[in-house]
Amino acid sequence: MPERFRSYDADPVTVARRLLGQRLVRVIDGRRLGGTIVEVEAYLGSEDKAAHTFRGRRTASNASMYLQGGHAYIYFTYGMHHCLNVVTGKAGDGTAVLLRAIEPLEGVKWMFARRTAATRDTQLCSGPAKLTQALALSRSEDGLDLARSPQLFIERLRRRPLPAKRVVSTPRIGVGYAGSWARRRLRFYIEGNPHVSPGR
DNA sequence: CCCGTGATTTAT
DNA sequence: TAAATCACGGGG
Repeated sequence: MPERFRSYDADPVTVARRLLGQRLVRVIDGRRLGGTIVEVEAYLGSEDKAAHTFRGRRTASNASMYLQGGHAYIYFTYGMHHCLNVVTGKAGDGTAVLLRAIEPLEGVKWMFARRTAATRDTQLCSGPAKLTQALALSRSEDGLDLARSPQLFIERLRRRPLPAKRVVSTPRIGVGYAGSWARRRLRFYIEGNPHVSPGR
């Protein structure tokens, strides 16, 4: 049985790279759903124009992004979508890693049941809101502690980050409004993995 | 290409 | 009070 991943107390780029290749697990209705994290984005806090915590902004919606590293920050957007972030660093930092895609491995059949639009496994979790739909994550799970929660956690499958050669970095998706921050290469994915999001 | 859908922010 | 915005997904 793998140990839990616990290395959240670092800057979001470091944690983003560490998370690739680890396993996200969601337990619901007594079943395990999950898979390997294959695509992530780092959000750098108050200086990062694309971050929900830009200029120290604090609202009821983004409160959990200021929790200690290892908590879940789940936000609601576009009137219908949820996205899952893993908070990084220390309480108050406001930094996080957006989980954009996983390669589904456990409970695939139950993911298809929730992802009615998906016809192939590559459509199941290949985008941040697809992933939350497949895993039944919403604002109800916002703020969960991934180090302790029985419902949501990350298992450590590798002790070392993936070699940089196997990781592609690009600008983040959908943040064109963020000026120079839009051009920074803060998105990371496993090269050649078919479960990475198509992007925009 | 366009649209849904709604919380939140920004403009008037 | 109104309009625009938004870390998206699905359909044409």
